[in-house]
Amino acid sequence: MAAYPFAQIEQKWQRHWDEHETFKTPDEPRVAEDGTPREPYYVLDMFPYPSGSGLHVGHPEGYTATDIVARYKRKNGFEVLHPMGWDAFGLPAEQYAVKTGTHPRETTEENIATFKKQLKRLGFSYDWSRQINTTDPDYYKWTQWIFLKLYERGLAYQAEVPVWWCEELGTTLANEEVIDGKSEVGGHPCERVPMRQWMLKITDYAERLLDGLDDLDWPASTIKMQRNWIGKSEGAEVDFGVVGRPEETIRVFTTRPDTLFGATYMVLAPEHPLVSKVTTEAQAGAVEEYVRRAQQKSELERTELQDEKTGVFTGGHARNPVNGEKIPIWIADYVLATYGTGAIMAVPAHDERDFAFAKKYDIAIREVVRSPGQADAPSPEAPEGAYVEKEGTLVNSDASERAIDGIAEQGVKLDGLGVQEAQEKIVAWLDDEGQGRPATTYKLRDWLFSRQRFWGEPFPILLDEHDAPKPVPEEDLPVTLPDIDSYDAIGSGKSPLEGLPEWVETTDPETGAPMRRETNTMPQWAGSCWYYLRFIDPGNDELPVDPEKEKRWMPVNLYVGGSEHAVLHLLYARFWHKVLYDAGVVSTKEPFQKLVHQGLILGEREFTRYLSDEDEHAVSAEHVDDGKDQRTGEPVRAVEVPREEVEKQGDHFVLKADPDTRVEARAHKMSKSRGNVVNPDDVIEEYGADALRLYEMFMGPLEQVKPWSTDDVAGVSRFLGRAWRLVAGEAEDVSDGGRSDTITDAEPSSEQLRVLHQAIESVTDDIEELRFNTAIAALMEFLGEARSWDALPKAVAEDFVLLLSPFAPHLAEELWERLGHSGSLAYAPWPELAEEHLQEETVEMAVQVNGTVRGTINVDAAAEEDAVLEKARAEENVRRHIDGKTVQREIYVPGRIVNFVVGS
RNA sequence: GCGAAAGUGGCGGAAUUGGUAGACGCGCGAGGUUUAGGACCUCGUGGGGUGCUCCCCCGUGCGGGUUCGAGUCCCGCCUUUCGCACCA
Repeated sequence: MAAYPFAQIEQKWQRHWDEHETFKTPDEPRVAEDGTPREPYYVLDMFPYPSGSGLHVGHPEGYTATDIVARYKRKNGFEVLHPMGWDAFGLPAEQYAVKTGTHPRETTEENIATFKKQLKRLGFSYDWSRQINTTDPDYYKWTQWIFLKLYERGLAYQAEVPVWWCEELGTTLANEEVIDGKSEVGGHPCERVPMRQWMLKITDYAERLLDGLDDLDWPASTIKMQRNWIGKSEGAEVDFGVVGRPEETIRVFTTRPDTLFGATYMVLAPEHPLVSKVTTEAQAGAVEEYVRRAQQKSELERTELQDEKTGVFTGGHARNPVNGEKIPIWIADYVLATYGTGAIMAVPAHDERDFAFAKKYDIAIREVVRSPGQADAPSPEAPEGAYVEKEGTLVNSDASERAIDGIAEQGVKLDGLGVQEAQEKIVAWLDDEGQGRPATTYKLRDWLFSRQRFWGEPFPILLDEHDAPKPVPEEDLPVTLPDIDSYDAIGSGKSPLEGLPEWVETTDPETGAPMRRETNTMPQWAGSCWYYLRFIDPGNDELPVDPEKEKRWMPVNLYVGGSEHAVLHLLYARFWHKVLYDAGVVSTKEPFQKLVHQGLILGEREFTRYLSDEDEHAVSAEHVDDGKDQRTGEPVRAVEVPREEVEKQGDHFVLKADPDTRVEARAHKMSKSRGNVVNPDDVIEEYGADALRLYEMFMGPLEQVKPWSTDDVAGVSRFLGRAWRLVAGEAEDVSDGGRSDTITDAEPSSEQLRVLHQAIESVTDDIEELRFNTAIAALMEFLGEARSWDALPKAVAEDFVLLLSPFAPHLAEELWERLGHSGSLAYAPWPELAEEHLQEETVEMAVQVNGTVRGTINVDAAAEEDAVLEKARAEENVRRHIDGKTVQREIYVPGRIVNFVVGS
């Protein structure tokens, strides 16, 4: 028999909520019980991609957290907006289409139906009338509209960009979707080929995206990751002339302009446009070969060769603007074409990479910064390494004596200056001479915003025969995807849409001239960049969102989602939001005020022993790394061991049968291949949705990575069963409406009030801080006490049910009804804490002697210090420890502790 | 390599500003109840001690330090997890 009739209860109340539209959020806030309008509170989950495999237990973690907050806020008089939708464009549906011929729309609809059914079983208080779907033309009409805004503002442009092309997927991929030269999805090999692409100028917003981070209530680590991603770096640009080619200039970016005198060579990225111009005939062969090989390497392969820097001399030379020195120009792939200017001045004495390179190719190393305190030492003949600290004194940096031929009228001297002063002086000098200027660069690059896919938003763009773009007029939106039945076009190296001439070929609505539709589509990020706005006003066919409503609800008060979106989604959405702000569409500069990442839920803990592949001999776990015995390099095989066969020995687990063999004990990420995936449907079947919700919150802190344990679900299930019996008594069926006969109309005792109000205090504080695990512990403690009472005053039971309701809403509704209420408790006010009930008449205090607890005493809460100390001294065990010794000091912390410090 | 977070019983985890370490739950043990139970109820449960209504010692990754008192603060290590990867 189940602990309580959860299946009936959950079904009953889910139906009730649906029928009564309990969680439908009106556009105008309602008036609270006290007559004031409810204050808006917007609590949002990152909406899911409805994958074919359905919900996994990770989804309800964040969703339960937001649901608790939503339900709690409603009870506290807020008008809560708590919506859900589908981020439904995406590669898997398209790949499935290629394989089976099923239209992605069909797959997507089915998956959404599954997801929705699964989510509804969990009893989340979403306003389903606001459900949105990014693949719905009524939705993506506005995604296209926003793209037009970007285009109008000059933030969308076309470029020939070398992009990752994946033959297997028949599509291009963004840098971040390619790992190790292979696609993130599926692990197919990829290569870089140039293609016409749409780019968004997110770099124009770099500074504002950086500034905006200051006022957000976000995890520090996420803010830091965004800062690093934007990667602001301040320094200077310096122009170097090319010897023998007065018309050319090589511009470099450096954060260390003070070391300009130490530049003994230059390096261009292999892709740099000047490479061919500076290369001499003698070096042409070697240079071409190097460039060719660099192109084949992925960025990761380049970075893998960390300590083996390679390069080739071009034969050309540049002229250092500060002293006219002729320095060789090399190319090397450790210089990235995409960062700074794609060229560097190499200062081997003060940069580790340049140092390693100079050593390898025997290029001069000139020290120009001396570490503090070493100012007078001679320059070492053969320095050991680069001195990279940004403090010290400049040396060997004097060109004041001469005007530099064709470059400068007046030389400059940095000797004797500190790094900071030297930087200021040299930049000012370069600026005066027209040879350089202060500059700031960002790591952030423009956003590659087009994909060669079918299943994405079409661009509202027409192209003439020269590929010159013309926006589709606003009134003609949406540009819908064509109905197709063949995917043969995929894999041809073009977008699938390319193969549909009846869709592609169109005319200019103004002039009637023949035009082609843009056949690229938008990336999956597009729809998720603004969905939080659409929830506010999902049916609006005039605008993406009504300005009045937007003002009422924005910004999102609480946004919960995985930390895997710490950079990309959250940065892209912030970027669009700022553009929409500039366009007057939204009133806030930032979309998400408070952000929380839920931690990953791992599979059950597993014990693994290792056997040698060769002869099956046991290999102790500490020797195994990377699937090999690290002592011999022999491959090993992992074998799962049942819990009963292992025991703990010191810090690690060993086989009971062979205590010398250590066993690996850890939880792994849930994955199909590992077979450790827990399906929420199964858990609901066995324990109910309330138990699943409660367990996911009870596992530990929301933000933390936690291993799943099905045994532990039984614990929270028992708790719910006890709560059921406390109020419903021995009722076994939902239809009997029974109530425990221990519930009375009596006035609560002061003890009962104290226990209740302790729970009110803890649960309230903990929900406010999103500490749901300890909130549940407090509810359990209350229940433990309440069950020992002979009679339970109805008023106390009611407050307990209200406290329980955000966590286990179905059970709480049922108990609420049995306590004599009709209708939902969703808007019943949250129990109010009355401090006076918390006061205890006596308090227990620990008494220490020299910091070690020797006894406890019960004293009157209002007792004076003297009385407490006297009682403490009188405590038998304490007296034993202080007798015959001098008490040197008495520490008294009211209500907490007494400590006697005695001599020996 | 760089950066961030975290190391507490057999396990998940508690512990406001430094103030009785191990709340709450799982597991385990004992007992009760029941035709039976993977149900329910009660009690116990960090380790050790010739101690078992008492008391003592040890104990929050390791080594130091500050303090009457440290899981908590400081210094130095170790380990794990998660990010980032030649950013000039």
